[in-house]
Amino acid sequence: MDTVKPTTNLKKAQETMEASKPDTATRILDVSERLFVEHGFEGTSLRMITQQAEVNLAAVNYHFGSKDALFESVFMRRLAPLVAACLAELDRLDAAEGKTTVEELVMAFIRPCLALSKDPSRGGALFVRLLSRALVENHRLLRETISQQYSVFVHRFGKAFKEALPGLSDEELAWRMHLAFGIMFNAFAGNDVLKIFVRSQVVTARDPDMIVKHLLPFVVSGLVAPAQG
Amino acid sequence: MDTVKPTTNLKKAQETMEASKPDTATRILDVSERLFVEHGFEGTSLRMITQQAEVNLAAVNYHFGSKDALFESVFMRRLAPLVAACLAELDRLDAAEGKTTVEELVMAFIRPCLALSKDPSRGGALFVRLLSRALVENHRLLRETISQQYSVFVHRFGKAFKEALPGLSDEELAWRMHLAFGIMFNAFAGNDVLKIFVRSQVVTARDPDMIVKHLLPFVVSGLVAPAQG
Amino acid sequence: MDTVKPTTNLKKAQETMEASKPDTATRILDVSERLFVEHGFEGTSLRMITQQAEVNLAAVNYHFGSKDALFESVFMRRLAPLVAACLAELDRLDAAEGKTTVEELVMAFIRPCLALSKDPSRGGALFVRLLSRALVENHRLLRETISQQYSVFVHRFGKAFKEALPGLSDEELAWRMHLAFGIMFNAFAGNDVLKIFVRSQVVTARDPDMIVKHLLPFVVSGLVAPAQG
Amino acid sequence: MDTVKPTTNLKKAQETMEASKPDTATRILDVSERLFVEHGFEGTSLRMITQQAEVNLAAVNYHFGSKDALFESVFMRRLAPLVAACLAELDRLDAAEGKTTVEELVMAFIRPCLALSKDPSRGGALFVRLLSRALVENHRLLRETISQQYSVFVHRFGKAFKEALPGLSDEELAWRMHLAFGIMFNAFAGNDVLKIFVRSQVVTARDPDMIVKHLLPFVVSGLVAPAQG
DNA sequence: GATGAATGAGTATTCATTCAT
DNA sequence: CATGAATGAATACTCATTCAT
Repeated sequence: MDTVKPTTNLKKAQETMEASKPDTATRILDVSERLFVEHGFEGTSLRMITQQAEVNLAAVNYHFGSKDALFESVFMRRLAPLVAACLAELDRLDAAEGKTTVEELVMAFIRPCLALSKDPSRGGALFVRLLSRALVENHRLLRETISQQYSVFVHRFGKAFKEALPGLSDEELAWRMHLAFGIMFNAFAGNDVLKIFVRSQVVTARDPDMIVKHLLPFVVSGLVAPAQG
Repeated sequence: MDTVKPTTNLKKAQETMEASKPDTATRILDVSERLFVEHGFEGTSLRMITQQAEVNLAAVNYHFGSKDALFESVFMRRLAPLVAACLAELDRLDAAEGKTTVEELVMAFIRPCLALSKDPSRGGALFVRLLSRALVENHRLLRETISQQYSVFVHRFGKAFKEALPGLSDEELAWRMHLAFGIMFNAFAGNDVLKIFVRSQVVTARDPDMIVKHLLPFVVSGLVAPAQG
Repeated sequence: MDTVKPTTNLKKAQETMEASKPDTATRILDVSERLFVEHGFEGTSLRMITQQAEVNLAAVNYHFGSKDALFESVFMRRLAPLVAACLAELDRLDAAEGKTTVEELVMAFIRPCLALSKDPSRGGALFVRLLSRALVENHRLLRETISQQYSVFVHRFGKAFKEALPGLSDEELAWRMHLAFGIMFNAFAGNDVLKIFVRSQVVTARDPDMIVKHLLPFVVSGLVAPAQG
Repeated sequence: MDTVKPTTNLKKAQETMEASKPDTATRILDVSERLFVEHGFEGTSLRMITQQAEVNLAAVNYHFGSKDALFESVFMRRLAPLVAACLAELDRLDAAEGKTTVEELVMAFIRPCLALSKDPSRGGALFVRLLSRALVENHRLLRETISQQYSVFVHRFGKAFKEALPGLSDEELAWRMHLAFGIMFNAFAGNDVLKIFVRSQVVTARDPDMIVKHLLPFVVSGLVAPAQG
């Protein structure tokens, strides 16, 4: 899909010149990503997508088969590289000598998220929000089709945290990971519960590095806290 | 409306006996609360609501005016008492002698959430999930109509945390609160990011007390952590 | 209905004092008259009526039985006096010595319309518009229930015009009356076809006397014109 | 769309043979025209239209976007040619030598209306009624979107009448046109006010030529009448 | 004498999807 | 490779009317 393929279509080539318009399928993915984040899966209609992507209404079904399949494509386009990047970080830590610290493990997840947030196309930053949306919406697609193949992600992090936090029981460890990953996703997604109560955003962080600065000590402290008697 | 009034209507009395069916508006609220949590606002149709509530389709519009207004009613029915309970906890802490600890402050929020979670009608437990959904869905109603009147909630907690954590800058404090409340809501809502990666639920906690047991040390540690240089 | 009746209802009496609010049925009639003119019969809902009249939604059905019956009441409240006034004018002309002129006959219709237009409650002016609306909308109620009892109106005018315009055949006379009454109703109703083509109103006549000034010579000339060979 | 295109689709060709069924959009327009006349805009539901046109309920929105837009299409389909025909008549009169008479001007409007009334599809005759309905209903669409571009219609007729009736003031002239066009539209639309009072139609004219025969002398006389002192 | 609650049928519109071309 | 046309089902919402109180 990303490979350069010679085009003989002059008209298309010209369009590419003029507006550097990506191809139909990519345009659909880009627009969908944004709209799914803004309005959710149910709240985004194919009409909205195709109008903004300036493609035919039938194009979505033509290229992706169904709205569900489109969602899956939107999702996997970002999820696969993210997971791969995290695993690469873990590999790197495994290869390094000495015991891996909790902070290093946390950064093994944060760093790829950070890269995503800084993605120049802005699509990456949206994806974290999409992920947290999909999570809360508890998508059938998440539970059934998508992922589940990424259990390796959880297992690898689980093993690494177990080694880094030897004092914790398995149950306690699972909870810590649950809380830690939850808080990290929330932070990057910019979900601010307190917005429910006050109009003004409590935290103002457009800068992803600021997120890390405040997030990191919180998460690490939470993870290493002594378990409650 | 709540006053006991003698009823001579046998049929109605029997219905009340059999199913102790609440009145129309309440039935709509109860069903809506559940469905909004399960399928989200957009994903829940008035048909679904009225069918399950066994009321006429037009009843929603009659009693609430619109789907939006219904959502607001569903929301405020729980939010108002929750906020009130939190503020009462803060009042209690203010009245007590001695400096309030971070843990006490955290519990000032957790305790009402816990009460909600243990609500025998199960509606309370749902509400926390609804709240986190509404947050992520970034409802226009949340941003505009609902709440905003509860800025007192944030201000009171802000002031209390500032006193309990004198070493933190205002900015740092705002972030800590953002993260702390986020994680607490997530925990009670049962949002588990890791479900994206593995089928099996990582943490199994139907028991609200278990949530607190694992949540409390994590949050407190995160809040009191030394700020990053 | 207009007679003073002793009221023992203190609350009602006070309301009457404060806002000189007419009774429920009259309020409904007044509001309906205006709304039927503005939005037509189909375009006016009982909700619109009852809200503006500040009465209960069920009040219309209670007082009038149905929307159809309400329309009939609105209509007849004005039509009966109008017809009566016209007939009185004709009686006066009959009683007077000398032959009745066409202009006198035209004025026998115009004068009551003028009185209606000058009605201080503004309801009268609306009624002419309502009449022309009902006409164009070709209401079932007009064709069936209402009027038809007013054939005397047409017969009396027909006889009078026949005497005043002895040169015309019966068929020609019927056409002249059709055209003359049509134009007069249109003029008082303020229906301006040319508004379809230009935004600015062609004729600006809020003053009913101006209508007569321009209408009268046109209608009389049309009526007395020699028939086409 | 109007170009002849060879069809190899047997089924479609047969349908065309059997019922000579026009295409979907045209069928909708034809049926709408009739129903809007019979029941008005508000009184005509999309269901009525689509059932009679034997098209899918969603077809109206697909082809026209909304009920409002459909009305506009129905309206403009006839209005544009009518205005064009009138202007052509005026052009012809301008080109002819000698002063244009009032009767010629009146006929410059009547003739296109007559042609419309004699339209074999009957749609034209309906349109005049639709126009008078829309006028009385005072459609938002008439005031805002539709026409307004046809001010040339009024200006051309206005200039021509001014020359043909040099004795009248501008104000008087505007009134005469208002009355004349009103009466002509009414006559062609068959709006008979007297039907309100008697069951039997006063004038019986299915034959458009009869309308002209009686209408013409009335209108011309009205227009050339001496202004009231 | 009047009303709050309720309802079944209706409204315009939008939905994701299909299919012939 | 792509699209205009079409569709059945669903959407939120409004309607006039009824009825127990």
